[in-house]
Amino acid sequence: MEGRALMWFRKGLRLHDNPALEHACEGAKNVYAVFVLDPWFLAPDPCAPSPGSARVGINRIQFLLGCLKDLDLRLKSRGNQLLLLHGNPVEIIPGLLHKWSIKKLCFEYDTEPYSLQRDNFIKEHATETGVEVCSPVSHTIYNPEDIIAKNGGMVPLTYQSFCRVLGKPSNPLGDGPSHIPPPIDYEGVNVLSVPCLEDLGYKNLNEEFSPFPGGETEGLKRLEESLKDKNWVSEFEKPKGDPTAFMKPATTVLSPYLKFGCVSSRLFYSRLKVLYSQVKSYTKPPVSLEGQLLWREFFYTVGYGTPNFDRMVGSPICKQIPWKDDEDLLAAWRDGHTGYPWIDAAMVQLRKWGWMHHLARHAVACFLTRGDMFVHWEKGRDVFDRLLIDDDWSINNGNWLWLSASAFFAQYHRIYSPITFGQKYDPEGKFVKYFLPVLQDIPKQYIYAPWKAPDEVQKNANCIIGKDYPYPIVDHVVANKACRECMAAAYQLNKDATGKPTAEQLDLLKVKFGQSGNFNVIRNSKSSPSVKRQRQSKLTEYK
DNA sequence: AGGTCCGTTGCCAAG
DNA sequence: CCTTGGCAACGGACC
Repeated sequence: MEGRALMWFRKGLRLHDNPALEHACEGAKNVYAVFVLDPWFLAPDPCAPSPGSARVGINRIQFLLGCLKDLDLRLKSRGNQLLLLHGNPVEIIPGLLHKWSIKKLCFEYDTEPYSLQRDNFIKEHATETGVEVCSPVSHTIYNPEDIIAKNGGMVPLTYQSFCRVLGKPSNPLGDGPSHIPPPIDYEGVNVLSVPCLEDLGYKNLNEEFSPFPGGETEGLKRLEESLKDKNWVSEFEKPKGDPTAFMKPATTVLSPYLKFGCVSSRLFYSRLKVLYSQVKSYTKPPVSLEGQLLWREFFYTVGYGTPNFDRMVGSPICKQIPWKDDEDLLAAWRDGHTGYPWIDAAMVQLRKWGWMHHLARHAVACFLTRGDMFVHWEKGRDVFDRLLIDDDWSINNGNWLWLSASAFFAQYHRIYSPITFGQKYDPEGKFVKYFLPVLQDIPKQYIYAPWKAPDEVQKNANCIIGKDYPYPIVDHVVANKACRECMAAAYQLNKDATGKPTAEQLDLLKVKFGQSGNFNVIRNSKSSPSVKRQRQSKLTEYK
């Protein structure tokens, strides 16, 4: 019974550059490679606003299953296989340690609060029962704790101050162990093979699926393809990318592979450095591809070192702002029924593909929060958190804090136009028409503001605004002015207050701005009851 | 203290 | 097609 190791996979779904796996193989007679399918994440929720579980959309579940299938195949190529179990890891893992007489438990270190709590519990249990625990940092290039220590114990809150304290990056390991000794038996434990969506209880799936399949093999292929074009890599400047490019996205789309650890960020980083050394000139952080990887590190570091990072109340870095609590506005945004085609098309892409270009995320996040709707960033964060295949807790929260001008970024008067922003990249409206086929025959001069099309044009296009596609839910000019006034008042309150503004003070602002009616001009004047019903109907009906 | 510079990705009109 | 300047105007870093 000597020398049994349990390799617990969570993120880090790869064999290459996987220090936890290397440790598991060191001196082990048998390596049990385990992934726990947690119903808390994966159980179908028929009440959810789109297919998936309560917490995870169908695309990310599908992506995860792809990762697991590939991991299993790759483990098999090294003489092992992936063992799947259903349940809560906090209950499952300690049971396995006991039943399989495990001597060493290995898993990748995870900085997210939910994971830390879970892992600390399991770590304590393991140590108490004499199991050696090994959890190396390999999801990020740097260990957030080291960065904070190097910064004098303070969390760096600007990208530049963050970059100044960065030392040498850690180097990736190789392709992984060539042979991973398999278990002899499972001691009566019922281990499963990788399920499909139907096995998890998902039925009648007819929505479009993400074009990005999960897995280490796919991820490494994508990495190689991205690095092949040295000019493209060395000239990459994120803000110059085209958010409406969808047949061939303007970025690498390696984010979901980094999220699940199919591709090691350290491998990506070191490959980038090699490429940079082979070219005459190349772009630099923050806009370069290297810069994108460092943004990821930045948000992981701030997310790790900031209490209540994912909340407004109780966060030391988050501006206290009297966001509105309007479920109708939120639902219209979430379901792509705002009446602004650029916003709605991006939200449909999110729902159908689980992915949007970074700038499209900016546009819709700005629209929901400080730009037009003044809905709480935490609500938008939750929608992204559920639907994005690349959703990372730290990065998602960090970007919502940024876009809502709650932290990191304060120039709230810089607003993305829901009409002209998309138009400037895609004047023909190809992106909009692809994701909102109902607008297919609307002439391009009206495609970003179809309510302005004359009745005759709407009729010819078989798209009557208010019937086939909604009126804009807010008047951008009016709503945006109200948002900026409210932001100014809230900022003043945050500045004046010795600490944070009180809930009472924020409520006063809410009364002053929230009930003025400014947000609802068009909705109240032009929406007939039938339009309201139309909005509540399913997204797929807008075809 | 107070001024100035700058910050991954605003919009619009003018040239 | 591009760049440039006006617009309005926050706050951290640095002098």
